Amino acid sequence: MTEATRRERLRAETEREIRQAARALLVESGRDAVTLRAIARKLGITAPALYRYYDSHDALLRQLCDDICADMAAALYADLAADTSGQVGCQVRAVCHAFRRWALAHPQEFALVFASPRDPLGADQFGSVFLQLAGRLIASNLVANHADDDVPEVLHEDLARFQQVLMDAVSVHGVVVEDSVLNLGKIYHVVQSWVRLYGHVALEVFGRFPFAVSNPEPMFDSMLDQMLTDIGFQDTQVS
Amino acid sequence: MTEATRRERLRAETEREIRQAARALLVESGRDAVTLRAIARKLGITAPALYRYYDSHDALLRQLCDDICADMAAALYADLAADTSGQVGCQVRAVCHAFRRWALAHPQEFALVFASPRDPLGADQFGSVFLQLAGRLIASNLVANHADDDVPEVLHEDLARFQQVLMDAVSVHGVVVEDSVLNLGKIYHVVQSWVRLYGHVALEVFGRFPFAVSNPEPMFDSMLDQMLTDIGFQDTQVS
DNA sequence: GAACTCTTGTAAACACCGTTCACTGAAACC
DNA sequence: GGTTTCAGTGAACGGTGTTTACAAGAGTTC
Repeated sequence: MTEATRRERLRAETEREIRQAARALLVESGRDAVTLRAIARKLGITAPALYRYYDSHDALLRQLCDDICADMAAALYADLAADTSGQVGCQVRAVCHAFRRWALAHPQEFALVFASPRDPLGADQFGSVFLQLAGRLIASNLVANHADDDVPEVLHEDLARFQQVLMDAVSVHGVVVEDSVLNLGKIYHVVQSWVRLYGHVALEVFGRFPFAVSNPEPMFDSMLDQMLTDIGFQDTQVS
Repeated sequence: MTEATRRERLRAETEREIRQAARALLVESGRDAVTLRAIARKLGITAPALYRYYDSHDALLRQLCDDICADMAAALYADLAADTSGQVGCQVRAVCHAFRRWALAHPQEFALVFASPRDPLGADQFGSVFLQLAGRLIASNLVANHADDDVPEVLHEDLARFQQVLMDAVSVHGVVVEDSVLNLGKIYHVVQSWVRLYGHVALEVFGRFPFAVSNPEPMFDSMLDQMLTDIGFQDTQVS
């Protein structure tokens, strides 16, 4: 079964521990606490040894970002799977709620991944959940048709590229969609929904609403309702 | 005129230089480059001397945040003043565009102020521009009436508090508004607009749109149009 | 003007950081 | 068994925030 040599197994194990330690430090004490020496201390080794696994502190942080994205995606998928209604509308709600819940539970991770002026992170990393679900939602044809005329011409090229990404994401799961179903108007509204979802969650995580919100959840629900209405979603049908 | 002693003047001057140096470092090389020793080096003094002005590195960063907020507010006001149309709709557009422009031109500052899991920053700091303009917009009665029934009951208390903040912000400038004009439905929509504005700008600054946007400005304009329409604003009249 | 205090700066030190380099010892390979 | 590969060490360099003791000038008081 295990074709890996003893050395390879040890190396993999150590690398796993490094990631785990880095993650724990981030969660416990914030980004600035993710230090090579602190990580090494947790493993009972010395800092230079980490250079056998990562080229630099920065590379390790990038790996950390990827791990976070993967974990978040897993969490979202789990919450999506927990929804047994079979209704796409409920699924969208479930994933949006899961995203908010994850962000509030992991503010440091959220800040690192979603609010750092860094290199654009691999699209397939964090986006896959949203992409797939957004694609599925659109393909379900439960969303009201939005004419392509509504979206400015300048955006057509970008949106068309995103359209391709969406279709690929959906087709990976065996669903084939036609261009006409996944038209630019719909895609534009998906992007607008992402703006609102991200905006609300980020404002909440960073406490940047213009006033103290004592009970943010109903506000989020209310925003979600409005968002789904605006996107033209009819949540009476079953996918 | 100057009641300050010579020593007080010198101290104020040094403090000004400290802030200026810190700001320059942030802009040039990011948050991590804002170092006590680097600041001191710029002033030609030693790092411990800075402790005569700030209790810690963290306190200095907080001061930096305040400075940034003040500068941003000034920039927004300037762009607001540059709009001579006299139409509230144009003013709102001008301020939103100014916010986006400022954020894109100052990504490091934006990240520090708007996307750090820190203490909630003084509301009067950054919000004043938006508050005042939002209040002015609402008070102008150009916004369609939104029934209070639309907003969930749980939010009423928070929104009522924000209502008071808004009315105070407006009344500072001599404008008196009645509760009925500034009803909760309208206020709720103002908050929703902030969610979208912030969401779009932050996503753009951090490059977190789900696809590469080659020309983001028309997308922003499009979002702004939709936002103003949703808020029920009629942009034909003059305030 | 002398004596005194208050303020602003320095230099040295401490513990921590990322990173490099020469080196060790054990595992893996032939 | 000899050789190579490689994870890990220890020392070092220059950087960081922060504390401490100390110097020197400005302002005040007698």
